[in-house]
Amino acid sequence: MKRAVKAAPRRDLRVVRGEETHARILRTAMDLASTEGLEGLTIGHLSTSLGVSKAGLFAHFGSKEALQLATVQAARGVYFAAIVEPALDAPEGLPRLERLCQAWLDYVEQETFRGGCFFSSASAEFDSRPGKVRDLVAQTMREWLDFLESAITDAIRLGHVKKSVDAAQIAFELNALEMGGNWAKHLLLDPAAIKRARVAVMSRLDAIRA
Amino acid sequence: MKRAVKAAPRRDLRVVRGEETHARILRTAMDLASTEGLEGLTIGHLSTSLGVSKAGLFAHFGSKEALQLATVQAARGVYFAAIVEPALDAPEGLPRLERLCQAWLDYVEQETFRGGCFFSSASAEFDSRPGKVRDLVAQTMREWLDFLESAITDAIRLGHVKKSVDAAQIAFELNALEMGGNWAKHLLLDPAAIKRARVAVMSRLDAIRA
DNA sequence: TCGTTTGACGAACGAACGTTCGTTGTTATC
DNA sequence: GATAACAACGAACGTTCGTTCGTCAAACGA
Repeated sequence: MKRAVKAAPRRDLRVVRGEETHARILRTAMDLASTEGLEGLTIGHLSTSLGVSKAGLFAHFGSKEALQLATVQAARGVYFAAIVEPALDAPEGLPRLERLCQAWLDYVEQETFRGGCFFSSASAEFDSRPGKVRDLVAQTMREWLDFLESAITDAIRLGHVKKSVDAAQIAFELNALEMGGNWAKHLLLDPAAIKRARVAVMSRLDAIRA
Repeated sequence: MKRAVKAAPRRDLRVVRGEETHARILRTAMDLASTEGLEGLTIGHLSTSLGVSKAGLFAHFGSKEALQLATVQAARGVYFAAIVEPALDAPEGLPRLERLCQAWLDYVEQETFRGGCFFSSASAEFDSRPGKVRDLVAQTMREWLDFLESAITDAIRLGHVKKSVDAAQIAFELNALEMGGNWAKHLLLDPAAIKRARVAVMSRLDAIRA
């Protein structure tokens, strides 16, 4: 894995082919991990599923842990693109907060990941397993909760939401209700799961409205 | 594994020694599965952790799937004993419903399982993995939700809770908030997680009080 | 006491795991 | 056109997985 010391080849064009495969691998890896889990995401399974050799795939990452980390990073990108970005279109305050919650439930309803919310699965799988993967998953969820909380704080500041509410508490509750919807949809196969979560979220938002 | 056809040996005393080991295995299996997952619950790992031979342990169940099923069954017993049974002491209606919710959060706070709520983990691990294990986990959670819902229905019937509330909806919400507490405690290591869940649950119960 | 049943064992199986190695075309630069 | 870098490969490594088999001592029923 030693890089060239002299010559310093131009990377801009050179590496395109490799990075295409890299991205293709991660796209499949995310779907596989969302159904089989990040540990069940096997290099052999993933490589045959992509029609490439085990060794060829392995060389892209260097270790299983690195593959898992890259997969979580990729999922993190998808997650924020699907949820946070569309909410930024809505006006600040309560409208954006509502949009954020709806976008989360859309993200599950549209099966952005085949096995449901990637981070709900990854959270449960790694919460008792110290290491870099756990840290990255936890950090991502921490960021998500912080963003949700800041949206609530904004809504308070703008007078859309009662000044008396505890933003962190509401962020916790909204997130819990959303994840509960994902849980009921995928474990119980309840067709009303997401609708139930929407009702719960909207009624909670209603209750804190100024 | 063929049983005697004739003679029919008395089981009451005979089997005691075997069943003791059986129970000891399951007690360790539940803790291991709650941290490593039901798939990470390895026969080799479990046997060395118990100080017995792999083959000897294996003979108790006959297959890995049977071991997983027995472990889920055992966890199911612990779950209902920790949550449902204590709630039956409380008077029917809202008091019992409150007790049920508090007992769930006690069950997580007291670390009944080392890795947090056994069924939260198992749900996420198996929700996309068809088979008997998935079915048993889902059935157990279905029963739990049904019990919660019936406690709400009782509270409505007794006039403790508004007649207008949708019992299934409230059961969904209470369960989601509780599991959210487990999630925040174990993934984010938030020391306030369970307290937050208690606040959320109690305020939800307050909101539906007649 | 003898014979059977039972719980637990060590050894071994094939398959799959993550990983390493040396090699082969392809591609970009000189 | 030579050269070096790179993406991808097949084959093999040692380990662990779930599982099978034959054995053996202890416990039991006769």
